[in-house]
Amino acid sequence: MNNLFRALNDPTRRKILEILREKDFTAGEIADKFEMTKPSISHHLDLLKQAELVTADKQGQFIYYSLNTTILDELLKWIFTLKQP
Amino acid sequence: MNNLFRALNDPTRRKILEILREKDFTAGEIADKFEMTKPSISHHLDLLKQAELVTADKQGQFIYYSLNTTILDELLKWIFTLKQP
DNA sequence: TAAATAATTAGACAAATATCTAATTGTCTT
DNA sequence: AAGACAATTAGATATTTGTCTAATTATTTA
Repeated sequence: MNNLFRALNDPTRRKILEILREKDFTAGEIADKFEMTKPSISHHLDLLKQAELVTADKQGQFIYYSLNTTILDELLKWIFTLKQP
Repeated sequence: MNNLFRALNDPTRRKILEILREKDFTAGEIADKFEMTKPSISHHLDLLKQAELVTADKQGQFIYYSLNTTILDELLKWIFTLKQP
């Protein structure tokens, strides 16, 4: 859970997740949507990968990133437990 | 949302929320459940308050903290939107 | 009113984090 | 094989964060 909360605790990373909701994108395409250098975005993608919120699929010289929402079920469970009286 | 994610991104604070699920506790009672100084716990409670995850109710020299789960609805909505295809 | 108790605020410090530039790795094309 | 392109890794730096001790504020009680 630590990696998950850490990954979500940044607006850029949350925006990346929202972008990937539409469809898969390469690291470069994602970086183009931000006013930030590619290495910085690469680092954010790494944290998202560590949290298993995204998966990376290398195709030639490109790396496609996809959203993995199943890992969020753990978070949902935690929240619901907290809300349960 | 920033304050919310920030508040959740710490195991001590998440533990405090779980403790408050059972019932309200004073700051001192909460601090007693951790191996950490009272000022540190006080700081964590402040961040939780900033995120509106807890409310504080002063009764004499004691301050009772209660869990506020309604603020989590915002988070649930965000997660569900992300999961929605 | 003075001492005791509950809690916070202030200030210091080490560790973690976000960002950048420069360098590296891997792949494709000519 | 060389150059171009995609992406990451390495290293530096400023900011944020978590924790502590010491000091302060507010309330109760003897």
